[in-house]
Amino acid sequence: MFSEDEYRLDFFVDEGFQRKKCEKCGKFFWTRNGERKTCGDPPCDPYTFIGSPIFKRKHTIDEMREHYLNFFESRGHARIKRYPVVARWRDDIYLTIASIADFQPFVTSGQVPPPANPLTISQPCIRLDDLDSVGRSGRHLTTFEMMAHHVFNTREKEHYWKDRTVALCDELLLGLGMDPLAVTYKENPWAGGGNAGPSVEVMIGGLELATLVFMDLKAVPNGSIQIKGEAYEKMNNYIVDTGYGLERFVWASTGSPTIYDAIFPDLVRRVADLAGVEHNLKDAEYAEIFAQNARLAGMVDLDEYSMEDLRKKIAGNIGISPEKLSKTIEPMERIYAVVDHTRCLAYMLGDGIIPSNVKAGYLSRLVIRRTLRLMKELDLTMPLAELVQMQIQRLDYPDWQERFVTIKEILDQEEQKYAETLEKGKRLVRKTAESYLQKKLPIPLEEMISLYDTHGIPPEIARESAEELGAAVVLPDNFYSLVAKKRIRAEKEEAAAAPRPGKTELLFYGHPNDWVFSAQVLDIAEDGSVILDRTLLYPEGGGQPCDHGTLEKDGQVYSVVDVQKSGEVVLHKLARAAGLPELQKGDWVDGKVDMRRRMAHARHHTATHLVHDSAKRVLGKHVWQAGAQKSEDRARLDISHYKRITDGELKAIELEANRRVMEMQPVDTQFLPRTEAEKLFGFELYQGGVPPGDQIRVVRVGSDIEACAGTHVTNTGMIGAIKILRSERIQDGVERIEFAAGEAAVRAGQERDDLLSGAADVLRVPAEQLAKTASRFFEEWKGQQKEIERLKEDLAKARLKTLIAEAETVDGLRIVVQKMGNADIDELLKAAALLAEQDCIALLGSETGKLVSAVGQSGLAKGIKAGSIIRVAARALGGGGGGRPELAQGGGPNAGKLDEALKAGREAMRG
RNA sequence: GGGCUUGUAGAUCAGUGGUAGAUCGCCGCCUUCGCAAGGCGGAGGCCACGGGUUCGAAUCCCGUCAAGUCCA
Repeated sequence: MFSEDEYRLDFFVDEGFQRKKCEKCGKFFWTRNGERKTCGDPPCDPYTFIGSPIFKRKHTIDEMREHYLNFFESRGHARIKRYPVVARWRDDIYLTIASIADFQPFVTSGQVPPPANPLTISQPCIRLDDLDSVGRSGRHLTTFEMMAHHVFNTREKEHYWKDRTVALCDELLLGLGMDPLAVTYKENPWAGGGNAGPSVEVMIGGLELATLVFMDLKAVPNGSIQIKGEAYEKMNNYIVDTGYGLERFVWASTGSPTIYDAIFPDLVRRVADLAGVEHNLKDAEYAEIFAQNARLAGMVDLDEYSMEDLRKKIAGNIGISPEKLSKTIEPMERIYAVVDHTRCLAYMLGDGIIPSNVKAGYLSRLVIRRTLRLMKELDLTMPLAELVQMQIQRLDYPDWQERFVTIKEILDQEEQKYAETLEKGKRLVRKTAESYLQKKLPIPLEEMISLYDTHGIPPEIARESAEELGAAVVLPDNFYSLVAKKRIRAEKEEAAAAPRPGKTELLFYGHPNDWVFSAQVLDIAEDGSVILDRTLLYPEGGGQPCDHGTLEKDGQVYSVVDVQKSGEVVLHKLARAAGLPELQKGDWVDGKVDMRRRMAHARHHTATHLVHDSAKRVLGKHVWQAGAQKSEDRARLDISHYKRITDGELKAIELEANRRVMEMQPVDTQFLPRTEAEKLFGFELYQGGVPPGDQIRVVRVGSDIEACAGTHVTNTGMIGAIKILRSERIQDGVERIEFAAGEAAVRAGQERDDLLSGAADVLRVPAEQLAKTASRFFEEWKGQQKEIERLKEDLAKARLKTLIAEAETVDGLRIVVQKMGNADIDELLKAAALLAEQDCIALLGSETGKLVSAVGQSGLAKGIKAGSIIRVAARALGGGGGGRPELAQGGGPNAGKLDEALKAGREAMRG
């Protein structure tokens, strides 16, 4: 916990604030109102702003955002453009969940200077944690804008800290017309993402409008300060991290019953009209139901409180029946949720998320399917894309409107896919239901979990279909947590090696075509790897394998087999060579790079940029790199794309990429300060992940501009040729393109020629006719298979007469035991089956070591089993066999002992 | 990144070591003035692909490819 000193600000003292302890929750808070006894946070205080706005004038979202940014801009803050809602620069989160997330981890850690300081921003954020409460609580949203002013202070330079932060907040609120006595600043220690610090929550009328965090601690083992069970210590940099809820400000300015009616009243109305739901907030009684609902929902956590109890309580308060309350409120809850979810989808798809079964794409699919379910419940029959379009038209992002064609295609496809999944699901449920109905049992929980977990059928839908058929289901309230429990959490242990101190000068950037250098040994690592003061050898990184080469000292040659980066030093791993003296610290060495390998990597690397650029041209702007790997003879590039790449598209990409090669464009590389690079080129720079550090290397190949630390050729012409080999769908929404560049491309082409000519030679046709001939052969083969089948049938029938003639009668049963030359198992089977039809007991064998036995009616009646006969007979051949009583087969490797086998089988017929 | 599931006739699926099946659809015949329905007959399967185990694999094991789904 933080001491009072952390919060006793001059601002509070000068403004006449008092520090009080909430008589309900015991937390400390600051207020101008000497009478106040509670902290202002629900449930200690209820909502009071509904019906009586906190601010003097209604604001729309756009007005409020502009007011806020303008306020801070005119007080020394630089206005920053929003970041995407998909956090491509982070590997720990998929979605941007707070404005500070824009600056983690490199700005907050101090490694990279902020884009401006102090700054102000309104950052759209998406949080799906409270998905269930959206629409119901009156205040939850999946998407919201977090307005913020941030300050990044260091020990050397402090811009401002707690006093001015709170003073600015207070000034902003007073400027909007807040009652000075109404606000409370509640003390609340904050911790998250490895940082912590004191914070104050800004409460008015029961609504938390903002949180002001003073982040000055970082988590360290054995740190001296304890917060929420973790140990922390002071950081050298300390950060003002504020978060003002734009939508809540708007809500506070209107005092409407729900936040949804405040922020998108037009869309709520349109969707209500489309769904045929009357929504008239001017009707006092109707509005009061929603107001009461919101007030009470504001007091409780929906996770802990059952919806039913809440309804009862509210109904009691208003004086109507719970049934009437539900009937009034439930359709609107769905409408609110639909409007919220479609705005979320507009942001997700607008910022380039492709729905998928993994990662951020999965989150978007989750929202899509949830929205489709809600729409179905509301009988909204229009395509989802139409609702999302309404949202996009409302938002001020012109490029989204351009991209709408793609967005619509994605949504339509998702809608269709979900319909198919549900259709399949219904059939599966029917089958399951029928089988349990027969057993007169309800469908057990286990089956319900499997239907959901494995086949994606929500239990509510499964229950509906099952009950239509009259089958009961076991479906407890905590279904989803039971599903979750089924899983075992596999925590990944990541032993991040501490970076080595020191620095190796990287020569390969400045001298991409040099291959000899001399350097001094700075140190030898524990595993014997050599650290040099400078090197031309590229260490593995960015999907590019390391260079190979040699180090030479006094005529002794050491070959370098691996090169790795650690911190700012490069480790050269040498091959073990007997008899060579070990290199020592301080030695001078001459280094050489294996340029054949290096150039192959460089060609593939530059080619990767070209293929990526071409894919964007051919497939569209939604294409982002999702990963890449190069080697000497192959490279692969993973890109986001919402359907399979067709052969035609793949060829078009290949042609485009080769055109860039033929254009002989120079490859331009330069180091730029990160902030400047981002300003110039945007986030499209970060295709291959976000590099750390203040300076980033920007590689420009034609129209493709990326942050990239790899080695490249200096002109696209040096690639020679690019040959795309195949594409593969590695996940839903992610396509992998494999290709070869340079010599490897030529070799890949030759390998394919070999394949083709090899196959053509077998069929003795020119390669051009291969397909035609192969298909003719295949058709003929199928025809012949059938012909053979027919002939075997005929053969068996033809043999029947002779076989029956040879039958002997034992104990009133006709027995046929015969050798059938080298007939195969099918012929034996068919003949034996025919004999059984004529009421014989048959045992037929072939010289290839196969046996078949069949037993007719009379034999079966006497309990004679073909399986038993076969087992005995086959044992003699050193094998085994089995089958049904009327027909069995078997065999063994010792075909020479066929006579013995038949004899043994005949014995066994006696039963 | 992890878990689970599925690839069998044009479609939907059954078959879980022993001669590949059902229903719908398709074709032909019967019935009818004609159509639908009905009756009889028929065509249509490298059981996704490649290995392995076995006397024998759609079935068991391994790999590849394709697809579905839940989670982080």
